Amino acid sequence: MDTSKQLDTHYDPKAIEGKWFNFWQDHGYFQRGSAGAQAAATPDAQPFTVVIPPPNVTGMLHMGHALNNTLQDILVRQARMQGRPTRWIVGTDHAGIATQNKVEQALAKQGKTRFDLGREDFVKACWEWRDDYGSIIINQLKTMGVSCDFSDEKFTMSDDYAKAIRRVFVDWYHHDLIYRGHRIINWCPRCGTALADDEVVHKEEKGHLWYLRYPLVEPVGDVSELIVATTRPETMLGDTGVAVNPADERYKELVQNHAMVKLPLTDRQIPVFADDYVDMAYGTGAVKVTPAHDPNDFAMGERAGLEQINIFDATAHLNENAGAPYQGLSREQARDKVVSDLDALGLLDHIEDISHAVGHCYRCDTIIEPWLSEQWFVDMQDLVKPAIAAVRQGEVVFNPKRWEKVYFNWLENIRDWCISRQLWWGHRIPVFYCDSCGWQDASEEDLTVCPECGAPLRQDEDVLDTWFSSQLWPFATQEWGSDDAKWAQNQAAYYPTNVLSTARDIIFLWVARMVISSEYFTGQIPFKDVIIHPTVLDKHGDIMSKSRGNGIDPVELIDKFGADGMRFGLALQVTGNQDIKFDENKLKSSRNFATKIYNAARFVLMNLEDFAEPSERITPDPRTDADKWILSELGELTRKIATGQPGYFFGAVARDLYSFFYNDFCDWYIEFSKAQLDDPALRRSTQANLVFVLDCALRFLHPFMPFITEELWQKLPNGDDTPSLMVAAWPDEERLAGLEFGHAQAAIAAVVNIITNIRSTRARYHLPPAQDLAVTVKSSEPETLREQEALIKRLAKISDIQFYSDLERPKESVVTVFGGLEVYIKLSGIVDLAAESARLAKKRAALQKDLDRLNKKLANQGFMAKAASEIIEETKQKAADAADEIANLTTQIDALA
RNA sequence: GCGCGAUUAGCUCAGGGGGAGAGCGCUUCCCUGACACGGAAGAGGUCGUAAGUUCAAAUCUUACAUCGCGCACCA
Repeated sequence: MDTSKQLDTHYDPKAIEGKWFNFWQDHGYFQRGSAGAQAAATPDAQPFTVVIPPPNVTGMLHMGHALNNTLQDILVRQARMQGRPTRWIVGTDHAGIATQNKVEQALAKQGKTRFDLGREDFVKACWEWRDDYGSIIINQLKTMGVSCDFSDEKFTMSDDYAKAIRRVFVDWYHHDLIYRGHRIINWCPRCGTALADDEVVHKEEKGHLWYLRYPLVEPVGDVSELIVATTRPETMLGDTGVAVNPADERYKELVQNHAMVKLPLTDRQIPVFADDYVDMAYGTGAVKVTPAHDPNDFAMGERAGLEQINIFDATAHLNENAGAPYQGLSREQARDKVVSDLDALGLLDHIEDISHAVGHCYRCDTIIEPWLSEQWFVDMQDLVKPAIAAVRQGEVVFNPKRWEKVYFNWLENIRDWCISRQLWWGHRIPVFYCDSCGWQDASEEDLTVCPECGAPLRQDEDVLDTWFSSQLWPFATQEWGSDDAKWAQNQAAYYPTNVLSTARDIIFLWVARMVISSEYFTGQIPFKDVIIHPTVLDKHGDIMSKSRGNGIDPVELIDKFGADGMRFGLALQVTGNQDIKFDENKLKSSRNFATKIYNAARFVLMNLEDFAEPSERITPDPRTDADKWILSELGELTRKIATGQPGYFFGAVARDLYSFFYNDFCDWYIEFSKAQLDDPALRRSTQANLVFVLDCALRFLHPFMPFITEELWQKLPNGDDTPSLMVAAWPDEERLAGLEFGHAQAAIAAVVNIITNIRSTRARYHLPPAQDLAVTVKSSEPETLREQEALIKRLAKISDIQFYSDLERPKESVVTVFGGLEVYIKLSGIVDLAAESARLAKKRAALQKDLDRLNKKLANQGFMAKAASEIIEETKQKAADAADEIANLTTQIDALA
């Protein structure tokens, strides 16, 4: 590489990342079935399919996407290099409420509401929004370098997808799994729609418990009033009863006498009745019952046959049922007025401060109103059974496994799923009504006239929950429901998919429902492995959100650290337990690592002027102990990767790669190679080994850092004419893992020790790093060490070193004793005898402590009887070594005296 | 209330039955012909507390404390 010396020593990601992405895309490597992709695949290899969790079309890339898509890409790229035909299905989600909110906000800026536009034009505006913003995140994914099949982008509102939705709805409808009911549901007064139970976010908030006096119409005995406690006094306007526990002695007489309460602020008389639900120990043991505005009250009301009085309208303002003084007030205004009116009447007993959970809309954070209305539901009771079994039997496996408990907990306590939304943006419920004869049915095709009476039909106004469409994602994206022939092919080859990687907060909303619907409609699980990745929090451990303003834009991180740096830095932080407290400083080491890789490759390349590229893929040529040592380390790395990968231990594998490349390859082997390259007899083999090890390392690193590895690999004369690293072969793990040269590893360990000791001695005596020193080494195997003379001299910056099996302590020298070696360094005139003596004594004391511990262990009968034999051997060896070194040190100390 | 995590170097975190590791930060020295986004040498920890199991516990068990998350909530 004659140009390498002109290159900046700092790696600049921007200069190459876009270039390689386009190269890969142009060659069709992302695309299943393309010529480029097919050339890369090994015949008979198992396909590897992943569906991306479809980002919302409202979205920008956030840290969760950055992490999740990095992890998926690591898996997909590795599978591709292993010769498996891969397909990573990409697409976006129409995100009903979220998108509708965005479009409404945009309209609001023009002073308009969706009602000004009307349904048709509003939906058109949503589509325009989608066209404008839907591609933003896809483009951002591309800057991350993820290898999705971008040639075939899916969307949850496409025509094909709509067909799948229709098929699902009609099937479930005709099997009585979808039904319509008049129920209390979670109503978001701001979004104006119903929500499912798991779309409600409960937050612990400070509130009050108001104790209200409810006078009886007729006193019973000497009881003339009841006191009820409530967190929502305004709902008393909708009370239709007061409940007590049937076993409660305090109220038995009231129940028996069918006592009636004169409900304050209204002209209603409501009954006192008994219900087991009431907890005698809480509050006063008497509960005001508002069947239209509380699910528990609704249930009690049904049992007691109470009237349901709805006092709120769809915007949570009081309606005519609340009575004239209150009609039109907001929830909050009504609360204040009810409390002050009751207080004025002397009916407010007292107020208590409490903390309680309040439900909020997961999209807009407005407080949810439990509201009685007509909605569509899915009967989940039987549907969940195969989904529970699939995980129970290990067909679907969660990683980390503990998330299965969360999954089971939800499925085993499943409630029916409210799927209708009073929105305009979404899949409209395909149920048609005839107003003249009462006919009603669900249909895959749009119907206009009644098959019974010929009158015009009316389609249901509501749309489906977004998650109703998302649940079909793994198979609806593979033509299920829209093209049966294609689906049959896809199902045979690419279904179930291999891995689903996602965030833990959508285990219920999405993951579980995909398993449920896939089991029902395809008879198969949708994916084999589920990866629940850590949540990316800010550096203080708080959730990142727009409202907190603590979010970090991955695109900015890519700008600062490169896509590779960001990817590697994120992967490094993935462990099975902890969430990620993200601080961009944590990416520094990864960015620096990329630079290190770049410079190591520069070194290798600039030493290859006389190296002829082999015609076959390069193989190692181990001659020296250093060569054998680095290959042994590569073998160990390979074994670690092979065991770390199946468990999705991304962080562990990333750390192993880092440490091999940095600490073994750069810190030592490259340094060793400098001496070897100067030796004509070793030059060619050393070049081959440098190229081989770097080539393997780049292949292993590619899934994590695709751009820089491709850039460097392209320049490497490795005898591999594959056009891209992305489709080059994964290293032969079995062969590499077999590389193990025990003798060389021991020899290099000694070399490293000797060099380190010489350097330490220099530092201890504040000698210039380049000052020459006379070094002699006493070793039982001087021949072995003598072979490493060139390496030691070069790295320790000394001009001479002698090895003996026996020698007298040289005059005016300091010694270090370790591992059966004694290293003497002559320091004429500057050895501080007292200080050296103290240093050696300190070292001896430490060793003595070790030895005492080891001897105590060896004297322990229990240990000798029960410990594993290799542990006992190891302990004996350690004790012998320690005793040896202590003896040596004692001789040294005596000599100094 | 139930469940799940966490508690290890100044900070952020790995590890995990046989006397502790990384990154960042810190100290000292060095622009040595791959790299100052670098190199070399260092300092720094009784692994939350208490019991227990074991020949052996930072590692396994239990309890407790503290922090975080999830589920369920009694108005």
